[in-house]
Amino acid sequence: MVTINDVATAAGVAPSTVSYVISGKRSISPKTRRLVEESIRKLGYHPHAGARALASSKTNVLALVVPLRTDLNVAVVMEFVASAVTAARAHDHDLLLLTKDEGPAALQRVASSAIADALMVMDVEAADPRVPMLIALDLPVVLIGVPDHPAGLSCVDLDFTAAGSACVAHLAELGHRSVALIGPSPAVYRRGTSYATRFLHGFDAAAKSHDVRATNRPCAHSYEAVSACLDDLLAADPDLTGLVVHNEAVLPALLSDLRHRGLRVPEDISVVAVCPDSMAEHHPVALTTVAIPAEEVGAQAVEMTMRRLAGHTTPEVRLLGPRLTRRDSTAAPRA
Amino acid sequence: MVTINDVATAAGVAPSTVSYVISGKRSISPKTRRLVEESIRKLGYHPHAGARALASSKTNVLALVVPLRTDLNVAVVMEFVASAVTAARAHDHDLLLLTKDEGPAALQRVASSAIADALMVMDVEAADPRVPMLIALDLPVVLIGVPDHPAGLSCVDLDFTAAGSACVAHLAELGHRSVALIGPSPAVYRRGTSYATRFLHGFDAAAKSHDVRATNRPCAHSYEAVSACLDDLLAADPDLTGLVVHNEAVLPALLSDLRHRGLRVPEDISVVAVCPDSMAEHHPVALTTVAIPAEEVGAQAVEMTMRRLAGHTTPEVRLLGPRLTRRDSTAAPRA
DNA sequence: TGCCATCGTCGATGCGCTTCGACAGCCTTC
DNA sequence: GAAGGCTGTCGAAGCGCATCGACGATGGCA
Repeated sequence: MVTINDVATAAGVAPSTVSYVISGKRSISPKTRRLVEESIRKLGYHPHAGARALASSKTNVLALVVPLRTDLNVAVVMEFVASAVTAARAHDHDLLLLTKDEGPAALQRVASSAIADALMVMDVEAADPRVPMLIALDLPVVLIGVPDHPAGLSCVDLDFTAAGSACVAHLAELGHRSVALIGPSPAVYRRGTSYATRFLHGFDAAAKSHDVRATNRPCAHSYEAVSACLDDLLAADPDLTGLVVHNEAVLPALLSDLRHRGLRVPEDISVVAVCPDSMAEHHPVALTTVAIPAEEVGAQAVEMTMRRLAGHTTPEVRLLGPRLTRRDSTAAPRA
Repeated sequence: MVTINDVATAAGVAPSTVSYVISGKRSISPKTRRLVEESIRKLGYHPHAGARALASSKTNVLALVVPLRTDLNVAVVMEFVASAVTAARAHDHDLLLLTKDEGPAALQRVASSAIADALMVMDVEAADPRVPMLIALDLPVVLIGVPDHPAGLSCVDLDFTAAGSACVAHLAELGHRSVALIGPSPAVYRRGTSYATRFLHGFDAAAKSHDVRATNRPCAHSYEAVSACLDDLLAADPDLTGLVVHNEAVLPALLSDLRHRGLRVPEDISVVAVCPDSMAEHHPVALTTVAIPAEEVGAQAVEMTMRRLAGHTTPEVRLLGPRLTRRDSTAAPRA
């Protein structure tokens, strides 16, 4: 292993000088800098992460807690993780992966072992048991999602309330008078996942203000569940012409079931989906969507984390405005 | 921060004794052990990871290199990651996530900074440029996938050759005389991803030995591509009755396109898919599959890594036997 | 020419832990 | 009853780095 001493010797300077060249925390003459940098390159020197962590109390590692259940959107999680790790690397940090399954204890462990400099937590529930503990930790924490009482924690998420409203507004403006929301599986609601509730609020509020009939129903992602869900919704209102789908997993089943029923999209029924843009085109009819900006959320989460690490101590809550992209699955209802 | 000294003082012993209690590397009297363990619990002591890494040259971190492209199977990657992190935690290790995008340099960095104790690399290509570098590293490395020249690296993967054969064998046994393989997108072949080629070999070999007509075609996962692909295959052989799909992403499009053409599954055409079991039921007709055992591969990869870390130096190549589960998408062809 | 401020570099120290050799007490064994 | 072997514990050294105070050299200014 090549150490800072080797570099120092090779460059004919003191180890501390090498350290200062690397960190830039003291001014160095151009000549010395060049000398040192050359030795570093020639020897292939990489500072020992453990030693560095010990001496500086910084690990340059961000911990990310992800949900690993498969009943929620795997593609979104992946997209988020991908963007987070890329953003972290851009800031010279690495990403440590933790699972939600390990519970609050894992967060304690990571914090008190000084394994990571900060925590990013996905899939936050309205009354998440991890929140009190996270507040007690003296690490920077950024939540992806917004709990009921963030109390001092930074949060970033899509503005699901606005997203719910945007979907209804779009349909209302096309002339629809009756719309239904197909939501996440009942388990998601039961868990108190806050985005589901927030979306529903926005949906209901916009329905009221646009004077549109609105119903909603959670839906698991099996073919039977989807079919039963459509039965219910159409029975409740045979004049239903607009569907808002806040559950990417049911889309294939939903579209195929609609066709079975002889309902064409968008001629007979319009569909707005909440899902990643990348998913919109992978259907027989390109879907009008409100995008889930997983990539942007990931990047923002990392950016907020870096700000906290840089000393910016005031917590912020960032809600990203929804972006509705009109494609081929929505149209004016037939008179 | 609570250190080993605090624990030692509280327990009335030397710091080294505390260390030995934790590591179990020397015998400790029951009395002392109890004393120390109580102090640890009372103080909430967690060893400082950096200090530990510095002193022992062990980080208890495994690095996992994942592909973050979305043109390949996101669900499989996630499942693999989930199982790897879980298995790693079971061995008291954490998982650091790296992306393939960072290239070989990232591997160098992780190795020479002593950030992780071992590397696990997914999505290995037949002539992967990272392989020579990985061999040069003196870290334990486990590849998920098998390159042409593993030369001293451990590998684990589904036996795709056997999987390809199994699919054909199943169809042949049902009485099909003409089958086609719908493969991964052309980009995957272009990249030289070895599992695609191996699967094809198995497919062809079994077709020959079962005396079955066989064609194959790569296919991107857009609706147009799928449609064009079916056009080609059916034009080439109108008597085609069996489809092997080695590309989960096209399944929804494929099934819906078949229905459009008036081809019923399995009455008119049988379909065997290679995909995770969890995906088999999420289609209008439950799919006969050869499972991609992402979870088992992940667990095995971690286990192999731990063996290397424990001193087992001989590299091994483990190919997991394919498991075909018959569901509703395959049947005997109509006479 | 002499003094002081500034810049660039150096040594020393300590971060928290593991590990090695040392050693005190005890039990055997002839 | 003395010699030797264990067992359990301790103290010290050092892992590789960041950081702080010190200090020599250089330049500016009077």
